[in-house]
This record gives sequence, C-alpha cells and structure tokens, in this order.
Amino acid sequence: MKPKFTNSARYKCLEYLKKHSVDLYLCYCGMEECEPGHYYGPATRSEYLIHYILSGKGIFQADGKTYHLGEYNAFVIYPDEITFYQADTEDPWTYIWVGFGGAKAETCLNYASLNKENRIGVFKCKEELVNCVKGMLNASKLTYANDLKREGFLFMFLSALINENNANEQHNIYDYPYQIYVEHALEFIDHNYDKDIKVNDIANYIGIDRSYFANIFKKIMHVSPQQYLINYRLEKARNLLKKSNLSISEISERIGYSDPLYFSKLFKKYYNISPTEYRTQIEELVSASKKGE
DNA sequence: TTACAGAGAATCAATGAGGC
DNA sequence: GCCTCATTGATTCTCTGTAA
Repeated sequence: MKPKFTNSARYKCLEYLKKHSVDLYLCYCGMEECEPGHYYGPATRSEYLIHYILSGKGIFQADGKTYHLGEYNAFVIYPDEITFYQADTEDPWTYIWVGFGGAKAETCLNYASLNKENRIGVFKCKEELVNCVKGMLNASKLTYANDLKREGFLFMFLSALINENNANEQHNIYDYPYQIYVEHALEFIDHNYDKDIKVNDIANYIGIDRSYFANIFKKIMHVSPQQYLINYRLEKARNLLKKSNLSISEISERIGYSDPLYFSKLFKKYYNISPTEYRTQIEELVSASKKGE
C-alpha cells in the first residue's frame, strides 16, 4: 500500500498547522510489504516518523548505529536527521508508518519512551496500531470530517504506544499520574500572569474541577495555586522594579493587577517594603557598587 | 462534588511627597 | 495651591482552599 495524503492542498494545510503551533497533526501514513532488500535513504524527513514492524526483519541506521529489528519493534526518526533502513534479503519486513508533527509530538514520543537516545521500542499492541493506520487510510478523502477522523486515529495510535509503555514501566515518568495537570497549570500561569486570571480559569483551561485542581497542585507544589500565582507576579514585579523605569501603576498592570493600590499593598505585605522603597534601595546599592569599583 | 470559613480582591477615602 | 503619583486603612464582596 502506498502512502497517501501527498497532494499540494494537504501540504498547504500542514504548513498552516505548523505555523499555528497545533499540538499534533498527521502528515502521512502507510503500510507496506517490502521486497527483499528494499531500502530507503540515506535521507532526511521534515517531520517525526514512526515505523512499526508487523512481521519479517530489517535494519535501521541512525547516529552511526545499526539496529537489527523484527516483529513488534518500532523505530523513530526525528526531523532533519539522516537515516537509512533496509528490509532483510531473506525475510523482508512488513511495516506500518505514521509521520506527524506538532508542538506536543516530542512529548508524546517521550511518554512512549522513544527519544534520540532510545530510538527502538517493543510494543505488543500490534492489532490496535494496525487498526489506527487502517482508520487513517480509510479516511483519506479530503473532507473536514475525515480530517478530524485522521487526527483522532493519530491520537489513538500514540495513546496505544504510551499506554503499553506505562504498563511496562515500573514507574511512570511522572511520580504522580496527575503531575501533567500541574505542568499545564504552570505553563498557563507563565503565559497569562499578566492578565486577570483566577484559579478557576486555570482549572477550566486544564479541564478539571477547581477544588480537585487546587488539591493536586498543592500536593505537588507544596503551595496553593493562588499563592503560587501571587509569588510569581510579585517576582516579575521585582524584576521590573530593578530593570525598568516603569511607574508603579504600569508595573501593576503588567503583572495582572488592574489596581495599583492593591498591588502596592500586596507588595508591602510580602516584602515588608513598598515598591518605591524597594526601587530606591536597589538604585542605592547599584550606585554604591559603582563607586566601589 | 459541595458547603462554608477565611483569605484575597476591589473600592473608596484620606494622606503625604514631589514637581510645576 | 494644584496636580500627579504612591501609600495606607477600612469596608464589602468575591473567590479560594479544604474537609466531608
């Protein structure tokens, strides 16, 4: 079976997806029963590519290493790296492949314990993976509904790899299964601390209940989400006081507090010094150190 | 998930310092 | 004296954390 989804319209869409930092998108997929000695490369790819071997044997070369692979093995190719792979001359392999990209592509591979140091994985969920690729191929007609279907099968494909990896590993890469929620929360705070965000907004963004979120956040960070947000904002404020000449009102606005009076009060409560006094002290320290030079 | 106590956020008024 | 900016205190309402 030859790879599909190679027309120019698809590539235009992929360019759009790449530009807009979509989490995950499918580039192409396929399934092939290789001829003896059939090879590909040395060549590079512009996306992440996973091959999964259904039967037979072959070799895969990357980073100057050669891997001898067979049934249930998967190997991963990273964008822009030179690789080579070849089917065995006596027992050539049959494999499926999925090329994909997106902001979360590498993270997904990591969850499946696939990375540049560990390019090979063993996954017994053959039937599930084949069904996903067949699903993608059956939805090849270019319609919006099929786009969603293909993306759905891509998520299921990666989910199957991750699931099996988690079952095999004694410990997940996370100490807590819900640690990922906290990571998303930290990311959300980092991107939105300058806006009028509340703990409820963070919980909504992650898609879990507010009180449940506060609970797990504190379990991992040892501080409540709100406390963390305040500390984060005040640290940013201290940096702005040190490195800029912005007024207290402007700084207050930049860290997400619409009311400079409240910001000033909060700053004093946490640091026992008003923002203006803090700035004066910093300036005095700087001029003293210059005189000392 | 819910209820509730307590903390945080918002608002207003008063005051002070500094510049014009 | 007037204006702007910053700070502080008091009050009220909203939101958050937590236990059940």
